[in-house]
Amino acid sequence: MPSKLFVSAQEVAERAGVSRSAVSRTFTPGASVSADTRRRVLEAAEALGYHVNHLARGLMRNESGIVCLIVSDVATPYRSALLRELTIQLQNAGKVAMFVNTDRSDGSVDRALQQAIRYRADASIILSGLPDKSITQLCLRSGQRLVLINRDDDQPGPLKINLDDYESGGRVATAFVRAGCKTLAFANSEAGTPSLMGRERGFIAAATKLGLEVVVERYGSTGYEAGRVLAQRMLTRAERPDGVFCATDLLACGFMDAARHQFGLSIPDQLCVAGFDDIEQASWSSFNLTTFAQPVMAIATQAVKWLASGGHEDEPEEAHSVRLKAELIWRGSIRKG
Amino acid sequence: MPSKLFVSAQEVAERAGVSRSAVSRTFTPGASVSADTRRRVLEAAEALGYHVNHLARGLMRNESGIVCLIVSDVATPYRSALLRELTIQLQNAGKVAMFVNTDRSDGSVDRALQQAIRYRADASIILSGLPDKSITQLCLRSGQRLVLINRDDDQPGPLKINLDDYESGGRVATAFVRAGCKTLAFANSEAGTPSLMGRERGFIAAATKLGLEVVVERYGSTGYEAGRVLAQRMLTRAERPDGVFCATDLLACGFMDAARHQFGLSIPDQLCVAGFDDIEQASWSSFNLTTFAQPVMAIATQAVKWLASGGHEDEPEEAHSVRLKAELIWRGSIRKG
DNA sequence: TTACGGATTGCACGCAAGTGCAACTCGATG
DNA sequence: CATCGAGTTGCACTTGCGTGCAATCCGTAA
Repeated sequence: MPSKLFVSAQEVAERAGVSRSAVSRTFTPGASVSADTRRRVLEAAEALGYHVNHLARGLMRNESGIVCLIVSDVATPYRSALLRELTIQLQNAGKVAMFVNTDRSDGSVDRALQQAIRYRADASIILSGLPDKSITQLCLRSGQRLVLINRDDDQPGPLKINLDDYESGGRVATAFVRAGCKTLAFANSEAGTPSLMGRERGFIAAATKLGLEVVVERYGSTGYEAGRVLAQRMLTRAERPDGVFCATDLLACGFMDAARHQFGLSIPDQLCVAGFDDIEQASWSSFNLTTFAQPVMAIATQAVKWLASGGHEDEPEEAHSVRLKAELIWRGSIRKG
Repeated sequence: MPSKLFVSAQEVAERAGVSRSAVSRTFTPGASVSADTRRRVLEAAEALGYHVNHLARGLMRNESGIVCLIVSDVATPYRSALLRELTIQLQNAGKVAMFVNTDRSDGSVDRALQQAIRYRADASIILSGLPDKSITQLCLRSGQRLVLINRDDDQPGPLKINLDDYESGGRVATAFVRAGCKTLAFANSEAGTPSLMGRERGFIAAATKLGLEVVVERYGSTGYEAGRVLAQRMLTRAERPDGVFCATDLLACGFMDAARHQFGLSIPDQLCVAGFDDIEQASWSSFNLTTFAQPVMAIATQAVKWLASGGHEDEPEEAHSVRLKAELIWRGSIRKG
C-alpha cells in the first residue's frame, strides 16, 4: 500500500508545459527534441524526482534489461567471486541483475527460470543445476537467451562456457610424478557434475599413462567438511597416498587441515596436494595451495559479450560453446620436481 | 531483437475460448471464476507456455514484487552469507531480489538506489555505504521501503538493523583479562564504519575499566592482507601485545597467519586472538578462532518481516530500529581463564 | 511573397495486465 | 410463472511508456 505514488511522465509534462511525448522523447536517446524543450523537461523531471518506469518501458520495448542469475551455494568463495564479476560486468553493459537462489528445494532451477520468464528477463545465466529441456525450449522460444556456466549441457541454443578440466587433471598428474609421488589419489565430492568428473578422468588417464594407479574417493558436497572426511578415509589406508588432487579448493583446505592437524603430515614434504578454483583462501599462508585459477573475469566477459551482442540464433552452433583455460597457479603444496 | 514474443493473456483467452478477463482472473487469487473456465484457461496456458507478465502486473498494481539488494564486497565470506540468507527469505516471502553491486566507483549507492526506483522496487536493502539524504527522501516519498543493515544512520524512515558491537568489544576485553593477557591491542581497518568503531570503542572502554591500556592500529580494508600488515606493525612493537581483538574475522585470519608463520608465535599460548563475524573459515582447524557470530538469519528475518508487513509509516520511530545480539563462539584462540 | 523542406510537436494507439460495473446465466423460492 | 439473488462473464477503462503519423513551425531559396 504505497501511500504516495511515483511521479509519472504525465506530471513532468504538465509541469514543463509540454506534451507527454516530449518527455518520453527526452529520455529516449536519438529521438527528436529541441534543445529548449529538452531543458525544460529535464528541469521539471529533476524538480519532481522523476525516473523512467522501466517496467513500463520494458513492456513497450519487449526488452526489460533484466538478466537473471540462477545460483546455488552463493556463500561459497568461488561462486561469490564469479557472481561479483558477473554483476559488475552486467551493470557496465547497462543490464540489471535479478537473483534467484536455488539452494533449497528440488526442481528449483526450473522454478527459477519461470521467475525469469515472468519478469521477462532478456537472459538467464545458470551457475547451478540443469534446467529441464522443456523449460529451456520455452525460454528460447520466448526470445530469452541462456548461458550455462560449467554445466556442459548438449542442448542447442544456450551459450555454454566450460573449462579444460580434463587437461588440467593431466597437468596435475605430471606435476605429482615430477615431485616423486608414488601413490596418487583423487578426492572428489559426490556431486558428480561434468566439471568435477572431467578433472577426475583427466587425472586418472594421465596417471595411468605415466604408469601410476589412482585411488578415487568421493564423498559429500564440495566443501571443507567433505575434505576432512576424505582425508580421514584416504590417509588411513594401508598404502597412504602421497599425491592428492582435490576436485575443489575447499575440499583441499579441509583435506590439508586434517592431514596436518590430525595426521601430523607435513606438506609438501610428506604429502603433495593440488586444488581447483583458486579461491582466496588458497593463497593464505596456512594453505599456500597450488591450484588452478578459474578465469572468472574471462567467463563473465564471454557471457556478457554474447548477451550484449544479441547472440544471433542463426549463427553456427559451434559459436555457442566456449572453452577457457584454467591457469595453474604454483604455490607451495607440491614439491618442485 | 527477440525473434518471437512471449505469449500473452490474449492468446490464452482465444485458445481457451474465453475473454481475456477470465484469464486475468484465473491467475488472480480470490477472483471470481467458475471451475470450468478456470480449467480451460489453465489448460490453454499450459499448452502455450504462458506466464503472467510481472512487468505489466507490477505496472497495474503499483507493486513490482522486486526488492533491491545494494551490496559491496560480495565475494567476502560474511557478505555472501548474509546475501544468501536474504535471498532465500525474500523468495520465501514471494519477493524477487534485484542485485546492485556497488564495488566500483563513488556515489554508487545513490546510483544503485536510482536503479531501484526505475524498476519500481518495493524496497531496497542496503548492506554497504550510506545513501544521500535526498535520495532517501525520494525513496520514502515514492512509497519505497528502506532497510539499512549495520549502517547506523540517524535518518527517520528506514528500518535500521544493528548489532551490540559496543558490548561485544567489552566481552572480549574481559575474556582477555581472564586469560591473563597483559598487553591488549585492537586491529581495525581504516573503513571506520560505525560497526567497526563500535567494537573498538567498547573494547577500549572495558579494557580501561579493567586497568589495561589498548594499542589501536588501523590499516586498509577489512581483508586478510590488511590483517597481515597489522600483525607486522603490532608484533614488532617493543611491548608486544598478547591479546588482540581483530575487528573482523578476515583481519584475524591474516593476523594469525602472520603471527604463526612469520613470527613463530603459538596461539593461544603466546598470543590470544578474537575476531568478529564467525565466517566459515573461523571454524577451520587452521584458525579455530574465537569470535562473534553475526546473527545472519535473524537479520534477514527481521528485514523481510518488516518488508512483508508493509512497515506502516505511522508507527513509532522506535519500531524502525532493531538491535540484535552477536553470540560469542568459543573456540581455541583465547586461553581459558 | 510563396513554396519547399527539415526539424519539432502532439495525437492516438499499443504493450500486457487488473478491476469496477453492468449484463448475463441459472437455480431456487414465493 | 415471476422474482430474487448468488455466481460468472465481458466490456471498457486504467497503469506508464514508446512511436508512427500527421500537423505545425521556421528558415531559406526561388
